[in-house]
Amino acid sequence: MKKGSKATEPDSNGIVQETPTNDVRRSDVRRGDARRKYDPEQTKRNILDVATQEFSAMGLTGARVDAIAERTNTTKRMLYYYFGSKEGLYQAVLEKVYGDIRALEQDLHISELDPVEGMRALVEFTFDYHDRQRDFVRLVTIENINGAKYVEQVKTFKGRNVTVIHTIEDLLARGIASGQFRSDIDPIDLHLMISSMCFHRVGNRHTFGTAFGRDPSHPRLRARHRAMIVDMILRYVKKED
Amino acid sequence: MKKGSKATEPDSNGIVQETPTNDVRRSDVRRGDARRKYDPEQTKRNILDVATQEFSAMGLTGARVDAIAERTNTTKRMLYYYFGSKEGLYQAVLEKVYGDIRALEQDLHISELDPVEGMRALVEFTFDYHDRQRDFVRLVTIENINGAKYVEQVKTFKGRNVTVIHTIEDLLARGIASGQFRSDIDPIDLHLMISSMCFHRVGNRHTFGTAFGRDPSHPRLRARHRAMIVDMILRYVKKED
Amino acid sequence: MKKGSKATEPDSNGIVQETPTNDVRRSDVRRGDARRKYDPEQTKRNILDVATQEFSAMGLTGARVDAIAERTNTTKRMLYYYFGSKEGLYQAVLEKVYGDIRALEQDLHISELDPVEGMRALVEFTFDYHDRQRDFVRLVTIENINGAKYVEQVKTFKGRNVTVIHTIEDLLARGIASGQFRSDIDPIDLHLMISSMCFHRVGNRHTFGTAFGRDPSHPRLRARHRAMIVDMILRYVKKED
Amino acid sequence: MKKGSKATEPDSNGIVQETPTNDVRRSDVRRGDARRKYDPEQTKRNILDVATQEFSAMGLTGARVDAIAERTNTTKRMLYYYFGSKEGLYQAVLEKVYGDIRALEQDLHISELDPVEGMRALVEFTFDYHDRQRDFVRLVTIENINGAKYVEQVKTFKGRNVTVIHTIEDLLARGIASGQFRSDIDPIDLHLMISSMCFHRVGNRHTFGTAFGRDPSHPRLRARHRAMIVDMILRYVKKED
DNA sequence: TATGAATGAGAATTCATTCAT
DNA sequence: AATGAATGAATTCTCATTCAT
Repeated sequence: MKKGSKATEPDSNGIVQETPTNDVRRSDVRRGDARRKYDPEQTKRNILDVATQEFSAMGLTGARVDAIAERTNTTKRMLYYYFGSKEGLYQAVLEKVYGDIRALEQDLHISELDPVEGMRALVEFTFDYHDRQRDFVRLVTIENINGAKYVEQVKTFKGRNVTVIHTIEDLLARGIASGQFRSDIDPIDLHLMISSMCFHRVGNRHTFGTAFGRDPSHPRLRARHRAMIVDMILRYVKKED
Repeated sequence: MKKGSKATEPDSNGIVQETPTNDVRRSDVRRGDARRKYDPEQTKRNILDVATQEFSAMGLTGARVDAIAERTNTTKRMLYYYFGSKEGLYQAVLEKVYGDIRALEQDLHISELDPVEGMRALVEFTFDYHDRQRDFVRLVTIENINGAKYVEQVKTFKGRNVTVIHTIEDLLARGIASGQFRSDIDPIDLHLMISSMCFHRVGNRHTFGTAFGRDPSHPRLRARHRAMIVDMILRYVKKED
Repeated sequence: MKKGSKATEPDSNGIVQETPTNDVRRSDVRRGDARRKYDPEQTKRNILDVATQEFSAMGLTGARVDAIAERTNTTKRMLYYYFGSKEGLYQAVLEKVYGDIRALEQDLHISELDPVEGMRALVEFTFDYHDRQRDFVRLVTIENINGAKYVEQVKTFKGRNVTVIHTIEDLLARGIASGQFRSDIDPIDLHLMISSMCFHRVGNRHTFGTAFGRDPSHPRLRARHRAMIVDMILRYVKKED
Repeated sequence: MKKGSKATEPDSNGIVQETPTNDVRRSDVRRGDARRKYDPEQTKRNILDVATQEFSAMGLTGARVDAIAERTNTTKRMLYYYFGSKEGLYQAVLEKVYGDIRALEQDLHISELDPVEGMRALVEFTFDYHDRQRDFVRLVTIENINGAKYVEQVKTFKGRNVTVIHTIEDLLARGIASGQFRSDIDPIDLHLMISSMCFHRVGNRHTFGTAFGRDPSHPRLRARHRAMIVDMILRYVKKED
């Protein structure tokens, strides 16, 4: 990588709809007063958003504090003021990104669905989530290169994952009870397989694209993969007659 | 990360049996000539081996030229002499790693097997390969963070992947002809799914381990996953009666 | 102190006769070749000499790595190349400074002198040494502000001091044996008092000068103090008739 | 010095170095008024006390404005409000510390004692003072590293020292008159020697401890040193028969 | 072919100080 | 009188790369 190439890779901007970084001032309506100069929460959020992009695009070592600061509404100094260090910021990013997922998960209410439909819903949600949250996928990848050193300190991390396992356990139990599902499946293993297929096509789409000249994020492929994974999982869990 | 902590992650030494980096000099008896003082090939290989470990452990930006040189039998200067730059070395590593795979693949002779057995053999080979070649998995991951920028220039890269697709195409065609397989499967998609499951559990084992307290590389889990993936793929490709 | 005031205090350059930093090249006569571009030992010595001045003038925190590098024949980078960090350099300076004293001490041959004369010689040597080596005095002072944190890691430190105590023990023993000295004196305590008087007038000469309008380093005062301290110590150790 | 460096009030009196810094607000009952929200004097004193510790522990450059502010009941802003700058605060600390000494000195009434007893009392006072006021000793040391730049501006500084000299002059004169003391002693020189021995063992106790494995502030050593210094000075000033 | 010394351009971090409320 | 947020200018340290031998 040559000196000075600070530009973010084009693909990394992904879908970060939830936090419109730039037009924040307009949302500054609390207490009825107009735009305020000092708003720590906003400053922090702004830094976090930019950092999320940079880290997810460049990795922990590849990211440049200067680059982050530059694209921020404030200065590098504030970044240290609020997050202490590059690593502290990186960890805060991880924390935020993992936190974001939780909210969505809760809305699924899978336990109210029939086992087969529930399983389908779960796979589709997992697929859609990874497909849309590329930053999340990249950050997880980066963490694995770091040996998960930082994610271990993220309190919310373990909790979140346990939730998914409980959902799967519940689905399997009900499916077995109703005679629809096999009884020899380990929920964590199943989760791993679902994740694998949803994660890999996003995380490794560059080498995949290079190898086969196909972009897995193309809408048509996207739909086909979605159906395929659902199909594969359902065939696997269903009891053979 | 504290200052000076340049140490490689402990886990990264993994399974790199194939390349005994250190006692190279003793093996210097090839082609009948006695041990020579200067052996360019040897030096290059030594550098490459060390670099493979460092890059796979730390990523492209995370890797340190100094760290590589230090663990080498030679000096930093030679590294530049032979590979021109850090990036050049990285690319040479990619090239070597992909080259290594080819040999193995040829030995499978899948085309001589019955479709079902061939498919099983292919999945098992893919599984075993990823399970053993952690460096390979890591390097692919790293390449994806780099947007596959470097792997594109690796000549052997595309070729290798096309081969796999041909193998799958052949299996599917024969399976369809014999009435054993479904006829609506895209070979590249199928390859993607097989890869996903074999790759993810290795590449993301750290976050997985942190999340669920399970190490996917544990022998027992390893065996279970292997069977599970074979099972899942076979159920998927087989024609339902 | 305002930004940019990097200048050393005028008085701190004091008497650094022993290491003529600048005209080193002339001494480059080994192996008969003319001035060589690469001479690591010389580079290191050069850095050390400059660093000694800066640290002794400004303290550990007050010293600026940039300021040191600037007055060096090389660059800041080499400073890190050889000494690792600012602290590493500081410690190397301590090591050197303490090492320098040893040589001188050995030349005294106090054990060959009559107890009274030996004691006089010791005090005079101690006086002269402190009087001349202001950098040494300042560095010791600085170390005490640092809680002796760094000097503890200097291997030569303890050894050196033990030597002095042995010398005093020997003097006292012989003086007692000959009936010239009192027998109730602790050698370490005595050493402390001698040091005190030799050290304080140098180390605290600035506040002393401010308080009394007298510069203790003035030749006349210097001579008077020297005689006075000898006198005081001798009166103290001598047996009263 | 920077703009707005407001002078400290001269009445920052009281020998309160060990002042309980934290629960100051409760003691706010003076002049009969109830606890007030804002008490400038209190705030200033609080800042000064904390600053004294920090400066004496870390030196002028080593001290951190943030560190001082943090341990204060108020904020960094007030520190600048009252003292203008870091240097201004440092100077205020010096001023306070020197002011503190005066009170004690007056209580000795040395002029009423017999010359020998007076000299003993003076040495013992000097010893005890340094032994107890480590912050004072450290700050003087620090000032000497700064070339006494700041202490020069402390009005009380010179005055205090002149007083001691007068005391010594008086003692010497009376001792000479009574035939007890030698007549060839310079009072300032004598003061220097007394100070040296009392100061050094406190100021350099860290390197001393490291060198000899003895802590000079240990009660037993302390008592021995005290007697030793008195003894040494008295032997020196007394006329030999 | 091989090597230890040297380097300039960054990169992370810290510090005293000021602003807006 | 008091405060939390903000800042620019240093300051220490690192990195890929090249030079002289």
